[in-house]
Amino acid sequence: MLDFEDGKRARFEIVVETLLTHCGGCPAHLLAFCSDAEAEALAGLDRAVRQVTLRKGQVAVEEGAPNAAFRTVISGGLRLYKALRDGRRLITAFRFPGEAVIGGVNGEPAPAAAQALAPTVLCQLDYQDLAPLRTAYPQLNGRLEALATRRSADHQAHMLTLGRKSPPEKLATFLLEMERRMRMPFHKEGCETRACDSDATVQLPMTRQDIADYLGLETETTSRLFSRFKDDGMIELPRPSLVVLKDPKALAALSAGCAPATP
Amino acid sequence: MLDFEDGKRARFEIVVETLLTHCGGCPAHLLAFCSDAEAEALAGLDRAVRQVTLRKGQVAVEEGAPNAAFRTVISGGLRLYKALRDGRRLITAFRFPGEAVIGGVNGEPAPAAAQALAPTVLCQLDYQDLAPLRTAYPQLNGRLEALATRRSADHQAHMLTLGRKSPPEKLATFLLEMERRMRMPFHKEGCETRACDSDATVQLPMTRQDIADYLGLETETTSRLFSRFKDDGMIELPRPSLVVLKDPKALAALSAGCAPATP
DNA sequence: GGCGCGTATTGACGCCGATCAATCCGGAGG
DNA sequence: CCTCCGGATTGATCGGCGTCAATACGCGCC
Repeated sequence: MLDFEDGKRARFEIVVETLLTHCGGCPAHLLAFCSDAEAEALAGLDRAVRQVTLRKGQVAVEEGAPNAAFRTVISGGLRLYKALRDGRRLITAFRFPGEAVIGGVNGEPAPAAAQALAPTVLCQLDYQDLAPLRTAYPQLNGRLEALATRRSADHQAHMLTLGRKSPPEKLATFLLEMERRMRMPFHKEGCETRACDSDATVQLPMTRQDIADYLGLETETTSRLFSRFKDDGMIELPRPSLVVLKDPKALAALSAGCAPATP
Repeated sequence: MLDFEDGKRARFEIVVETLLTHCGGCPAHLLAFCSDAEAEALAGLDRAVRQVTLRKGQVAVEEGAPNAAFRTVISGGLRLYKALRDGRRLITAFRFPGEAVIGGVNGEPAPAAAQALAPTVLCQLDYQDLAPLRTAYPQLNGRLEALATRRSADHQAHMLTLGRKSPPEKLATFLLEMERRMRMPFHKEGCETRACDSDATVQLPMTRQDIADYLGLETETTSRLFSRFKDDGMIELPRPSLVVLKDPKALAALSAGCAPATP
């Protein structure tokens, strides 16, 4: 089995997920870190996997559709969302390069739609094609189970945010989450802003509307919160899509729910 | 593999989960539905599994604790919850007989605490003891992955409720969810109220505070909504813990977000 | 039967975020 | 350079839910 010296979960997750996206020419390949036996299994994956290119706004998976494929983001990004009859939308998660989109095993309907935030490339592998590899390389099973279990844990964390955090706490949680995820290896490339890392700089590839739909807020509220955080000196906003975290401590305190939410 | 004629997800879920709780004398055994090979695997489980009895309010798993066991509710019920530093609580899910509590594979911390709603019996199986069975009976892997994936889907559905539904819509969603789950085979026993099933009757084994913490509301709001639903003729409340769904259609319309929320 | 405690319900009030509406900004295209 | 347009920001207003408070209920226990 693989052995990771540090317990860093983010690192672990991306390694696990990219192991499943090993296909020639994919940037994901760069991070592949596997034993010989795993390399064999992955060679098998190579033959079944196919790349899909999406335009900005294009929907790769529709909510409720029979979704037989395991997908991994190679470049770009996805919003996963569910909608109500009247159009209200909740983004259940964002997916960035190296992260996988699961759901729809055993022919079940996709729990959420997947739409490209920007021009995006996916690696796509039908569960059907994955089945023989499972028996040949049983390690895959554990990986997939661990991935699904981690998703479940992540969703529970976000449920806490949605159900019990105040709007400022929600935004603080979101910013810290984005900072953590954007520190991933994949996102370094082409992101020149992270050179001198005294302050954490986060590039947001989604709109205010997306952030609002992710946090259970309205666009205006989200925008006002950005402004308030800026006035309070917790962040800087060179551009709407570029956030500099000036006071991560304060954000963390807010996120954890132990600050009185400075009015 | 197993073959289910109807696509009914609830039925499928309970079969999958109870397959993993097959231990002599468990009510779960009644539903066990397995091939010979699976029976063998389950015989292996019998030797590793142990029963745990919880008093009302007792905590079986603490949030963030290293959680090495796979657990299934035999009788009673659980609330799974996460808390903020200042005591705010969100119940991420309830678990009733036949349902499994996952999380904490690979020694990861438990994503949520698990507490008994009432006197409860669990079947508990260390992931460590499960590992050899995985290799011996690879079908287990698929089951566990499907279970985790289903959890992820359920959580996403609840995220939509938490983030984008109005309080009345939340309660309607909750009542329908409980009605659906309480129709499960396990819950029939000892539930005499379901005899003449013209109206769906739901026994709620949790407090108003629990329901509020599940839906991201306050106790008072929840109570007021019960009263309003009663006044509107959508439900009857013989006792606070007993709900008769008089107008499931209206509740379903509310839940789906296509009703103007009768004021 | 009556007491006591935990839970549920109902009432009154104020605040904060949703809503409606009006700019503002920046990049693309002519 | 100007226009155009989608996204972002800011402002004004309103109503629903959170909050505090009081009361009712129901069950166990004595």
